[in-house]
Amino acid sequence: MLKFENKLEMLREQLGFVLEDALLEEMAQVAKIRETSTDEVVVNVGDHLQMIPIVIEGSIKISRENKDGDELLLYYIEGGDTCAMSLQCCTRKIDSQIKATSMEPSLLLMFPTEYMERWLDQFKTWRQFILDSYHTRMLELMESIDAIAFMNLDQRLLKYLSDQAKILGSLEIHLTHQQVADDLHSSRVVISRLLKQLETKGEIKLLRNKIILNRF
DNA sequence: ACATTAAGTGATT
DNA sequence: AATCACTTAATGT
Repeated sequence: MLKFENKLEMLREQLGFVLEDALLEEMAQVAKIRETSTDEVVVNVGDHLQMIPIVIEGSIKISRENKDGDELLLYYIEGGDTCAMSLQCCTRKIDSQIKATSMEPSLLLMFPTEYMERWLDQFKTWRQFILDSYHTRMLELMESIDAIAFMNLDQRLLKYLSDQAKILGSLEIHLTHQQVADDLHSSRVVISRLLKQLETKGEIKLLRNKIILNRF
């Protein structure tokens, strides 16, 4: 299973071109490895984080969730990414506003929150990394707002399927209609009907627990 | 064979 | 586009 010899190698592979070596070495010393399985919830709304994750392998989806359990997918986090939202949670000691769910078996490195802030003063590459992270998250957030505000549900659905396929690297998507509906904050019946339309149009093929896309 | 869960359908708002 | 009520199909025990 272990593709990497050690934590330092993991970090070099994902962040070697971004962060300076002195920092990587310190990170390797304080990091804890966490392996997650498909659909495992990594962070819940309201959680108080002690550790901040950086994704080494795999992918995590970030979504909003209200008290009733209604969800809405915001964006995805992949190799070398961290969740900027979680930084606020550690420095300001506030609870998480988002939910993070593992989309596939993934490998994360967890860092104690106290280091994150210190590194901000100590390493300018870390500072840049965090600022970049905020920036890309912001862009992704805007993209998802665009989708909700300006796209019809059928277009949004197609984009969702295509994103999903790209991230998981397969045109076969192993999701139920209900799961899709949850991510898009729609209802199962509506999603089933739209998927049926897409199948009739020849864009996809439908099987139980599986959706096969013709192209990305 | 039976129970459970996923997906399809028509009607209504 | 959402919800209800119901049917049909696929799967697990």
